[in-house]
Amino acid sequence: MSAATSDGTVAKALEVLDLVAGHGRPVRFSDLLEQSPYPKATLYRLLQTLVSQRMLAFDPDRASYSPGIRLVRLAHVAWQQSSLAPIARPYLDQLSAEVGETVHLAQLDHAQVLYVDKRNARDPVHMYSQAGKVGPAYCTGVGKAMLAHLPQERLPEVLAQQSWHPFTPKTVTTPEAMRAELEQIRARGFAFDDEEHEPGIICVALPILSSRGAVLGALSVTSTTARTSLAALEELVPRIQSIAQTIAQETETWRFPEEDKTQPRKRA
Amino acid sequence: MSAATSDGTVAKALEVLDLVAGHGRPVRFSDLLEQSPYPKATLYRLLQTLVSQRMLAFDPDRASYSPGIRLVRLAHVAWQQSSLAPIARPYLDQLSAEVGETVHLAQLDHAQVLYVDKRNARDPVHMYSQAGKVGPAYCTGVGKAMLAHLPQERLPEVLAQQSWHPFTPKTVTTPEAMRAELEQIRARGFAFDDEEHEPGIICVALPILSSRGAVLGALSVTSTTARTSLAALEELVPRIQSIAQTIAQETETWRFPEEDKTQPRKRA
DNA sequence: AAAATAAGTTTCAAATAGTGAAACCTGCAA
DNA sequence: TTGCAGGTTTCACTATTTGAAACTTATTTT
Repeated sequence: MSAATSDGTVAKALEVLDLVAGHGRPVRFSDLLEQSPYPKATLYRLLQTLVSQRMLAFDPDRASYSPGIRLVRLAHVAWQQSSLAPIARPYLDQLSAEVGETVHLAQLDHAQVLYVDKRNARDPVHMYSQAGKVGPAYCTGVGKAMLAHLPQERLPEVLAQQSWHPFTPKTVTTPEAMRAELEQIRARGFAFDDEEHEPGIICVALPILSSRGAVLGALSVTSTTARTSLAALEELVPRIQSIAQTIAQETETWRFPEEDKTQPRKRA
Repeated sequence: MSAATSDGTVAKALEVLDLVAGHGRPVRFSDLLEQSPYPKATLYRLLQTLVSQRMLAFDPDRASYSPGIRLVRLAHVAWQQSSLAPIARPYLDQLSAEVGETVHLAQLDHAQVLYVDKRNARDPVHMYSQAGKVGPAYCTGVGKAMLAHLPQERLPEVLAQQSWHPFTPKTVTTPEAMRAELEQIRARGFAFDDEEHEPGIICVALPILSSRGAVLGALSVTSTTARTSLAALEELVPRIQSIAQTIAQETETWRFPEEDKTQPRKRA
């Protein structure tokens, strides 16, 4: 959470932005003051700057701050360009239709899992509000699938940033145990989540890897112990595998078309 | 575009962020250099900061910058809290089903129209990538509907920021003409777009107003001259009106539930 | 109604962080 | 080898940021 305390004013402003966004509701100045390491005046000025930049919105009636509309704009582009979601969309639809279970597409952000897209078993409508959530890496299928294929040198750092909170009795709670499991996951090519995050919830997950082996993201099919078993989910592996590969290929293939440099671009 | 050249480092960093995002594709350093007002070293450092903050991603192979994954995270919250989209969703679905035409939900960002949600006549799936786009205010139905209800004192500034580009022969291209039309729109309560942005495209739009008359957003139904007429669209006004009112009411009603202050919140 | 307390805003000298011209790399092409 | 474009680093100079404290409202309390 705290991240780099080193970077400068921009980092501070962004930290405040995260703080406001992290609340999930409008926040008042004094609440922020409690939670931020900055003195009153500094925080006050940072907030002012963010508001004047429309990254935050201030509601004078309720005297509270919320994320601003400019973020929505930026987000559109980030989503389109920096996530696998647009490329993976048709394949998620396909997979979802085939297996009829919840499907997740995730990427790694810092040391956490960021769900960038999702298909629900019952309601296959793709809603943005269902993506964008973050989750722990050490106790989710997609998380472990990605950790297993991280470059060796990054692993210690990332493992150190996990909370190792025992969500369920089955949660793996030590880096050592995790390393062993990751080894296994790497060897067999897929990961399970055996009720490690929520009781009754199980899943199979596969990494999406570039041709050079870099982790691009992960794909998972989730269900419940009431409806199915790990063994049954394992049967889906080849299908998920093939889709993961297709997505990886498309990601690498889809270079942006050559820019037309004859005309300088204009803006309204 | 240039906005406040006054604000400080944060503003500069955000301007660079916009610049990268505005490209819609990975951009190289030298391209950015051309387009930004900053000297090499400054731009370089700003980019470094943004990358280290994960607001931008740098691809070493292609030596280019793209919007970063942290934006996607922030976006989720911004979308949920700072746009009318989540509240309006069911009503958009309803309206879309009833009229069978394209429906837009927009808000005003700076002096531009930001589409925060959309329903398509054919494909009613709600995809994030279709929202988040921006458009001009002076030649779209939603734009004019919102401008018409802006506080008097803000109007000159906002009108001054329009490009007045004549997209079609029917585009209104002067602030004076626009003022007259806005008067009319305010009086009758709704706006048309009579092929002012794209030939063949017409729409009716209504503002979404708070109980105190503040502009919250706008709602429109769009079609083509081939399929319908302005007169026919006008018949939808009462229905759209009622939905706009419902959305406004819900927005004002939906205060966040009282926070439980007995327990300090924790974070994994 | 006055006093007390809390919540939010402004000030200003000191400290820090940001600036950008210019020098310096580093591949790549001639 | 030389030239050169794209990119990175340096460093003295400057402007911005900092935060304790003083100051203004609002909100309670007595």
